[in-house]
Amino acid sequence: MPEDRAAADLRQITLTFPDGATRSYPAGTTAAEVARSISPSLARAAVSAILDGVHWDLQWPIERDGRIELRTMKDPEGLELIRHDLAHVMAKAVQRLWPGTKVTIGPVTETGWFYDFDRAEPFTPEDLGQIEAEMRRIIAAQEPVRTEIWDRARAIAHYEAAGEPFKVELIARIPEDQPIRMYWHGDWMDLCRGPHLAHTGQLPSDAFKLTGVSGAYWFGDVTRPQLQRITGVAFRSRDELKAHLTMLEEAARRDHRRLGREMELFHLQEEAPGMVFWHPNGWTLWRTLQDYMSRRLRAAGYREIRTPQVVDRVLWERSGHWEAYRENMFIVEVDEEGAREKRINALKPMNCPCHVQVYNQGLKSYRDLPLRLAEFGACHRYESSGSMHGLMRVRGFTQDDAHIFCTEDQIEDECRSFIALLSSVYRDLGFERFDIRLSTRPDVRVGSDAVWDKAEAALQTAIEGLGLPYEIAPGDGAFYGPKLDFRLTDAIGREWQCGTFQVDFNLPGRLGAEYVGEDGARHVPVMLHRAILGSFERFIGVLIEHYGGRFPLWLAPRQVVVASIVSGADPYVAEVVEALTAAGLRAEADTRNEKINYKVREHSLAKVPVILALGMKEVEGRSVSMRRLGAEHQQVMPLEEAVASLAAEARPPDLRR
RNA sequence: GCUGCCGAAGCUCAGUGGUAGAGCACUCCCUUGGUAAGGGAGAGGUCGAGAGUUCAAUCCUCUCCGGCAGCACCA
Repeated sequence: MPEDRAAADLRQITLTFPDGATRSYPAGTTAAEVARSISPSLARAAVSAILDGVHWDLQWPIERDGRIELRTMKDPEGLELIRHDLAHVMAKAVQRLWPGTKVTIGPVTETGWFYDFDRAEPFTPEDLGQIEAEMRRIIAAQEPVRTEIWDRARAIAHYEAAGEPFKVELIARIPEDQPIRMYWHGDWMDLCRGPHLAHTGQLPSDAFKLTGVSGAYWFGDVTRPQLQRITGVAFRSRDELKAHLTMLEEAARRDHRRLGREMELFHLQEEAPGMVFWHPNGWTLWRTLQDYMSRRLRAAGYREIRTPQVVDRVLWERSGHWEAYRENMFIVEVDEEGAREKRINALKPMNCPCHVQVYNQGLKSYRDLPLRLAEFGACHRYESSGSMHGLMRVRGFTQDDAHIFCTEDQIEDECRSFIALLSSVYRDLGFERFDIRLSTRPDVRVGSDAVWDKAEAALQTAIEGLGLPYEIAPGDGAFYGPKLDFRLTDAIGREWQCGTFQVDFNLPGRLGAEYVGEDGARHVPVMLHRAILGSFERFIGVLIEHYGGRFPLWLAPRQVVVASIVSGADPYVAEVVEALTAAGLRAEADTRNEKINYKVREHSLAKVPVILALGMKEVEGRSVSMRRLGAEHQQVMPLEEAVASLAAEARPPDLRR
């Protein structure tokens, strides 16, 4: 500020540039002035700076020596500024259109921004167009952006007078050593840590779009009244915005709920919310996946079991679920003959307690460990209505669950072989990339620190031994033990948490699991909860979206359609279908009274991987004309060759090795 | 669970205070056609459920159920 500037000018500071060069400036020089001192073009292009790692507004004074890098619109920071300024511009537009609307916070998101408002009247989707228009007016006006640091008391007084209680609360949340910074966009002021652009004319008025209105809690707190969130997406250019919208359309095209219907895989209906009705095609996919998993588990030393769906509350009381998880359980009351009271059962929400019951039958020796019990266990959880989503979040689901009973010393080995199995399974299913997260001890936990040390180290050593990168989530572990989560990345870059590996020091003891050790004494085993797919429902949902319904041959529910071109070829069609079926392929005949164009179109839309079209030429040559899904041309080959090559391709990957 | 929106033929949707329409799919007929829609005819709906307002409700109001988006939740 001018009055300080005179004194500050006496001092010089040294700024270091990315190329190692240094320059001297009077203390209090702004980043904009630094840019101007280098070149007029940089002065024009610069939008912000990074000063000692801090994103720095061009108009903030620099008081100390430091490393400085200037940023332009081309840098990621430029895009961040666009989005952040748009948040402010939108808030200004909203307050202009609906005076009295209270403002809260408006952060930048991965693709844009949102701003939460408090207003009695709900915003409607129609309001969005009006807000966008107002935002464009503000941008066209090229309103200058200006900032000041305010005294805390003054800021609070201002917002109290302005009737903005959320801002008052926000100021109280700012740590005492942090400045209270205000930003003006033209005549509109908002509390903001910055930085921002120099004026609203720098914003691209054709590269943003308001995408929706929804409810959101103030700082995620359910006990507080809900605010209205308006979200937007923004990019540097109109083309980038278009590309983003196209990507959303692509995601919509892959939506498993839509493909599930179109490909006749499954359906949901209101009499059984969150429970899936699997159709023949979907169930074929399921069984293909389950059979594959079953073989992989057996090869990895697991034994498959099957445990009850409905279990008396007594067991859930012992396991601790009745106390901790009852809200999410489906309770079943049964009138038993002669009984005074109704017997209370619950549908199992997890398989672990039942697996311990299997373990507990017969005295176990240390020689029996590690004991790996696997179950494609059907579980039910009462998920809240708002959280359900197609197959991705359901109330009835089947896990590829297994529990490994072992000693503490065996954790590392088990972890290592589990990860090897998991990565091989993911690769087979078409996922090249996954990330690992290690969640360590939370504040509230069971088990001694020594045991936690050992378990965390075992997990860590196992991952590192395999040379895999991972991140640590400190304190995110379950109360009963540390865990690894595995997130895979799908074809359009989205991440899905599927696999998990959890160490449990708690449940075996609670449920009385033990083994006789080498020393002849009884010990409590450690239990490892683990899943690779997570739930079949969800994983199949992920598979559908990953492949966009275009499954590799071995997974495709309908593998080959054999279509006649003229009815004279119908008998040959039947013969070809029989040959394919005998070779283990899922083949169907299409001898309907339709033209081949029609049949090809229909089966292509249904995403059948292979269409064999047969006319009189093929009949005479005992050949087939093969058309692969998505291919422009077809290939004519002898029947035997087609059957052999398709059969080889349709073999599950584990049987190909 | 919360906020907002939605619920009409199997699907995608137009529509109205006087009990409803299109395209695709379906059925039948004609057509035997060589790689993404051949032609014609027909059938098909308690307008999510319940209550209210009204002479009259698919339409307006309320409650419930389900779905969608986001938030919260995901031991």
